[in-house]
Amino acid sequence: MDLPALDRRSVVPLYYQIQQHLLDQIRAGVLKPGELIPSEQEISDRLRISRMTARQALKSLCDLGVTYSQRGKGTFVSAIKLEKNSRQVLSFSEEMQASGSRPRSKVLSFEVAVAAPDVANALRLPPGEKVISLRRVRMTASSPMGLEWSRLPLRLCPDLLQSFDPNMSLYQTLLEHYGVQIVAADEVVEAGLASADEAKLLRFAAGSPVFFFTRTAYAQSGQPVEYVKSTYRGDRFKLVNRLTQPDLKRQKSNGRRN
Amino acid sequence: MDLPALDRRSVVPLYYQIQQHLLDQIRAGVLKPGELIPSEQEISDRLRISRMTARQALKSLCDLGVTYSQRGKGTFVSAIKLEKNSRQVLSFSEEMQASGSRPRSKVLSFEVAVAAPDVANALRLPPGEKVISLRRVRMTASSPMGLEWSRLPLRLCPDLLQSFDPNMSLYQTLLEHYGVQIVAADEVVEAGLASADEAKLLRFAAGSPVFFFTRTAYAQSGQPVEYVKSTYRGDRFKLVNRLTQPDLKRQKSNGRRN
DNA sequence: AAAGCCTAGTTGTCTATACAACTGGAGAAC
DNA sequence: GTTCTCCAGTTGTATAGACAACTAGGCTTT
Repeated sequence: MDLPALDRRSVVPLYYQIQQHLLDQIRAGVLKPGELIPSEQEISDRLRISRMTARQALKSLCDLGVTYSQRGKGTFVSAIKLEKNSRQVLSFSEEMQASGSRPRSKVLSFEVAVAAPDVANALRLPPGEKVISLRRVRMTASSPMGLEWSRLPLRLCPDLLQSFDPNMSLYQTLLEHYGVQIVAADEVVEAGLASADEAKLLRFAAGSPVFFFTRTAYAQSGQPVEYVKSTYRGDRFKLVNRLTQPDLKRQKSNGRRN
Repeated sequence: MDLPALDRRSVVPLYYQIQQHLLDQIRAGVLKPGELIPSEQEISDRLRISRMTARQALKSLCDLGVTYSQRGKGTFVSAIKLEKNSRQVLSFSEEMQASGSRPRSKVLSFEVAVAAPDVANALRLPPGEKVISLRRVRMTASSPMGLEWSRLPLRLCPDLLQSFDPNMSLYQTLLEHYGVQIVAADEVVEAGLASADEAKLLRFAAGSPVFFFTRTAYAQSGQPVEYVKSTYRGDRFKLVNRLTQPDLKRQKSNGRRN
């Protein structure tokens, strides 16, 4: 195993340089699943850094899920593939760019409206508060994938009607214009059948299987930023989830049955 | 804000005692969303521990997602509710116990079989390898919810046919008898319509909306342990996901735009 | 009044060290 | 041969201190 040449004058933290290097080695297959990673002591000795810094690098790899540590034994590469399309909070544009297709969407309406009760509740707004309402058809390669109806608090982004270009990423716009960064979302997924209206807009048969999504997106502070109801074609869309067990990890790091 | 009385002789780490105490305060509403948590320095001073230990406690809270830190400002309680039914790797029994209903399942078949190609591929077994095959109807309150067809490598749990009580949790049995702990799973979710066979077993109308799940569960080492294909009634089941953005968190901790 | 400077408080990174807890193997004792 | 003990190696926890980077507010200067 080789270790990186550290740039001590860089603004990039040392532990992060090490983490990235090891991550590259794992991705490149130099370090294979099940294999032992250099120990904290070895990294510390060879790179002339303190053990705590080496430890921080390995810890961050474990947090990412690409390795796991066993007390008394060492740190090993996990065979679970990291790169799989585990869904995260990606706005549609980013999702599509990530998977290669070109993102498109047709705007059905984009206006200021009064929040319906369910919307006000989800966005924690007083009744009658105004929201920005954005209805879009999501397309790939000019074929419709799904319908999305977003609502955002008007007070959060008062001039969004002007500043937002529907071809851009909504989340990108929120970050750049208002400094609002989406970091989490709660989502409810249901399976259902397309109504006549939905089927028409999606250009497929009514009664076909669809996904219904109800999503609330939050900024770091926990403030709800976006409430979305969507309908996606069941024949064009599937969810890929990576499920993990943070609770068990917590028990583990508590010392038992390591 | 009060801080816990630390038990220095306990086997429970100090940072964990602090983390639990703060977590309790947050859950109890003593610390409200948006509020400032005691700083690393303050915890360190008042509890007579080193700042790094206090820091580790706060860091672990951030990892759980209940707080967030801003350089130069402090650590704040996030308004995002933790307790929501964000799905994790829970076997069906645990899921039902967690939500209050009594878990039941009717075993359709439980036997040793040769792995089909898709199964062998998912479990990373050579073709023709034997697996344990378990087909069940999942019920709540005696009404069918879904069908599950699990396959597990026979070599991993050779006497599972004897040791497993179908009323128990499969994951619990794997942990206790074989020391195998499921820590992650990849899952593909599709929306579809119930076939005639499925509808009959689920006792509802053919052509009704259903979820199709294809799930591969992994042990810590990354070894695939279980491959499950399931069909769940769309009218009885919905998914609740908590989506997060670990990648952005990584960038954040890299120092920019904190 | 506005701009700039300074400072106290906070988190982020890093060092150096110590001991505890656990693993696995080598070697001793039986 | 089997069991036991011991030891080197590893991760987990904790300490004490240092400097950097950033925030927010007060203060000075202009």
